[in-house]
Amino acid sequence: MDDFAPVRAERTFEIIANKVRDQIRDGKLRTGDKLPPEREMAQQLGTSRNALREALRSLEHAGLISLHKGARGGAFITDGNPSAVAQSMEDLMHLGGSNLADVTEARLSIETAIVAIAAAKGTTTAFDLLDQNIDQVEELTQARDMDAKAALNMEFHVLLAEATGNPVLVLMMRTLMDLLRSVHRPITAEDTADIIKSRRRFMQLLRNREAAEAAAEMKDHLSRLHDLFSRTEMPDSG
Amino acid sequence: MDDFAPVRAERTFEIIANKVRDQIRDGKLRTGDKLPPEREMAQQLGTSRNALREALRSLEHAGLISLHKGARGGAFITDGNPSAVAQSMEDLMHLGGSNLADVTEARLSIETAIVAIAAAKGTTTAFDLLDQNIDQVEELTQARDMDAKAALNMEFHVLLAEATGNPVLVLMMRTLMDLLRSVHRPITAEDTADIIKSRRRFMQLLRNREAAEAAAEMKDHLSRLHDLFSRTEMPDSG
DNA sequence: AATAATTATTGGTACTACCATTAAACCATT
DNA sequence: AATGGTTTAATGGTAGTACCAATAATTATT
Repeated sequence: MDDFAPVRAERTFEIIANKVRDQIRDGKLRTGDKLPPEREMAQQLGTSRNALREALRSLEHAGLISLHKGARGGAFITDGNPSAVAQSMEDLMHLGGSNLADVTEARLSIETAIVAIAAAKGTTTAFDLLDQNIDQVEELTQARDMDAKAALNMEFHVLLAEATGNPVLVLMMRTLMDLLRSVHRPITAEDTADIIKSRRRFMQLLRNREAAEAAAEMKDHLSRLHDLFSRTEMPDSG
Repeated sequence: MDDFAPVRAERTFEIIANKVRDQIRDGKLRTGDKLPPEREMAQQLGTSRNALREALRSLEHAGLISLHKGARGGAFITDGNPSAVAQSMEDLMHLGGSNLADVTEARLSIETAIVAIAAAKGTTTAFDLLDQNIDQVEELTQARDMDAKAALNMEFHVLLAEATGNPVLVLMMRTLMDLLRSVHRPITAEDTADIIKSRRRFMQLLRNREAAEAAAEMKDHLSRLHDLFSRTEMPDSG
């Protein structure tokens, strides 16, 4: 018998934020949809613009909406930006005293798990996307555009996660990638040729569903990369 | 030559929130410390209380601070509440269309990785904590306090993650646990005796540093649990 | 037709006033 | 002295108004 529960423990902005969350879950609000202008929405809800803005702030931090100024601006439902999660994890890591080694270790173990699942459940389509990514990196071998290479390299790992067909794993990989990027500048392009060779071997094993061997290849690659990071901890990409 | 970068792309509340983040990173603000009252802090920063409050909202959502009303209230630096991360992940999962099976699959693979690392690097002290946890569960075997059992069960997995000595893995496990708890009510206590037996076997393997065998035992246990969840998807604990 | 100026829309910020809750201090009754 | 109620001060929560700043569509100008 626990009646007499606290009345109105929720703050106004929480109520508002949850309403929006619910509408997203129920499909009433979809990616790309725009919320009403702040003044209008506040009036509809019968709250102040302050409270509404705090709700928007919360939703923005959650990566659910993104805000744009000016005419035709407003609050738009996003496709789920994981950098918010990465930011939160980064914050907590600083509180908990994590370092780069911890991140790479976690990444290594999770990636190994992902490889196993991808080898078991990955579709040919997903594998093709991975191959395409390698091709793109190869085309850039001569180019000096480090950022593009780094982006492609990160995308490879995300694509690999997507090959598992598990959104949770995709999200975790995305988060770890964001985290790595925030902890240090991308290095990459040291020995792109070697990386490509390793990736080609890896893909062959993956297509053959040889999970253990593919995982070993990936682990080998990541370990080398980890060593590289350990040596050149400085935030420099050149 | 990219001078003339946009001036003040950052919004006021972002600047404020980052200042607090920096102070936390630099150790100038520690767990339990209290920020000044809103009015005072806003004045110190030369901003409006609105902007400050939006910054606080952001930090609160990130799990870095928690707010308390009334006299002796205020904004306190927390010890890093991971439920914020879990909330964000939950949001994104809804956008991405994840389901319980995805979560448990991710959890299973990550836990397997954790077991391997814990077997390699776990200290006797960490293992003792795990044994203590099992003892506590055993004492509660007869009791009907489901919540307590569920909490202990979850703590077991967090303790296991802590045995790796890697805060990132701890955070991920915590997040997944929070996520699981939010997705469905705890079941547990179906065959507590079996769980305890499995855990005892698991610990023996872990102490013997037999990573593969320990992982297999854990995987077995989680798979059974996963089946149980799949059958009883309903949010009910009795 | 191309370019520049204008205007309307909308998020961002500031200020003020007041409400609600909490904890401490104070007071009164037993 | 102990208990219980009352007041008070501190502090977050909400409301309302006014104005600034950026953006895109519109209009005017060349």
